[in-house]
Amino acid sequence: MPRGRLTAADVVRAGAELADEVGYQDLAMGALAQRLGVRTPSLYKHVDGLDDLRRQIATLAVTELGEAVRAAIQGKAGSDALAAFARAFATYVTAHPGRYTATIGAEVSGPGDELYDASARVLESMAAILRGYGVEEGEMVHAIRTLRCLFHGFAALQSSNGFQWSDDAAESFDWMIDFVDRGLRGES
Amino acid sequence: MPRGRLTAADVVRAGAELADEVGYQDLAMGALAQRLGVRTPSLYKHVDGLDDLRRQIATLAVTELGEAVRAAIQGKAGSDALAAFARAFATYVTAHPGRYTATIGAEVSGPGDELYDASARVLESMAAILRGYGVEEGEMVHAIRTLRCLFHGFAALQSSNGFQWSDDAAESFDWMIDFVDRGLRGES
DNA sequence: CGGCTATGGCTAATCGGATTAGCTTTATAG
DNA sequence: CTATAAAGCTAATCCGATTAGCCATAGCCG
Repeated sequence: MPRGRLTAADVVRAGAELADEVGYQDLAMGALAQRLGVRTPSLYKHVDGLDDLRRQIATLAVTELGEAVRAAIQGKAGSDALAAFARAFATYVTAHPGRYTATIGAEVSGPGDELYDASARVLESMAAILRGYGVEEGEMVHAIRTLRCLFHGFAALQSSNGFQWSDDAAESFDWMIDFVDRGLRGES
Repeated sequence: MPRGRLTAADVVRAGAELADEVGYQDLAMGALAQRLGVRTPSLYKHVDGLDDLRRQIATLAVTELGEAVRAAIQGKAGSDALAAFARAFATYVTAHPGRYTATIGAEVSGPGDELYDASARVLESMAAILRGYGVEEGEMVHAIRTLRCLFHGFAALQSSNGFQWSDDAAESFDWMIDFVDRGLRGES
C-alpha cells in the first residue's frame, strides 16, 4: 500500500539507541527525527507522541532484558542460576542505561498491556530461580518482590550515579548476590 | 534590606507539597507560582529554574528522610532497629511520593554537595544498624549498598506502581525485612 | 498499462511552559 | 528621610511538542 520507509519498530529502536547515547533526559523528538533523516512531525505517523515513545522504549527494554536473563539462566539452577541472572541483568543495564531508565518510571497497568506482559516474563525467570532454591509457593510472591526491589534498586542507583559505585562496584554487587544466595539456601 | 515575602525555602517546600499532590511529573513552575500567589517569573528570584528546584526538593526529601529514620532507630539495635528503619522509610515514601520521586533520578556529585551530605546521613543510619548486627568494617560498604538497593528499589517500584503491590504490600515488605534480618544474623 | 487510494512525509502554524529582560515598588539600613 | 537592593510584575523570547492540512508515491485493481 504505502511507500515503506520507516516503521514504528524502527522509530522505537532508534529512540532506544538515542536514549542510550545521550541519556534518557535528552531523548527528544527533534533529535530522533534528525537521526532518522526525517522531519519531526513525521514521527507522529509512527508513534503517538513522546510519552508513547518512552513507554514503547520501556517495553522494548523489559522485553530484551527478559530474553537476556532467560537465556542466561538456561539449564542452570541454584546459585549458578542466580549469579547468571544477576550478571545478565547488570550487563544489560550497563550496556543500555537509557533504555533501562525508561522503565524506571513507566507505569504498569495490567494484563494485556505489553509492558506488563514483558515484566511478567522477567518475573517468571525470577520465579524459576527461586523454585530451584525450594522456595515455597506461599512465599514466592514475597521472594520475587524482594529480588525485584534489589535489582531494580541497583539499576536505578547505578543509572543516577547513586553510589560513588567506584571500582568496587562489581565487588559489592557480588556480595549482594552472595548475601541473597545464602539467605535463600537458609530458607528451605 | 528587601521586602520579606517569599524565601527560597518557602518555594522549595511549596514545590515539594505540590509534587506530592499532583505527582512529580506535573511539577511545573506555573502551578507552583499560582499556589504561592505569585507570577511565574518571580520564582526565579528564589530558585535557579526548574532543574534547580527539582534538585532542592530531592535534597529536602533526603534530609527529611534522614531525620525520620534517625529518630526511628534511636535507642534500638538489631532486628528492632532494622524494622524501625524500614517502617520509617516506607512511611515517608508513602506520605511523600512526589518528594521521593525527585530523589530517584537526582545526580549526586560529591562531598560538599548538600544532597550528597544528606544521603550520607541516611547511609550513616544504615551503618549504625549494620554495626549493631556485628557486620565487619570490611563488609560494611557492601552491606550498606545492598540495603540501599533494596530500599531504593522498593520506593521506586512503589512510586511507579511497579508491583500490583495490592493488599499484601505490607506483608511482602515485612517478609523482605525479615529476610534481611535473618541474613544479617547469619553473618556475624 | 493507467488511475485510485491509503500512507508516509513535508511545511507551516499553534501551543504551552520555561526562561530572560527590564521596569516598578517597597522595606529597611543608615 | 532617603538611597538601595531585593522581590514582584509585565512583556517578550525561546524551544520543543504537537496539530493541521497539503503533496507525493507505492501498490493494487481494472
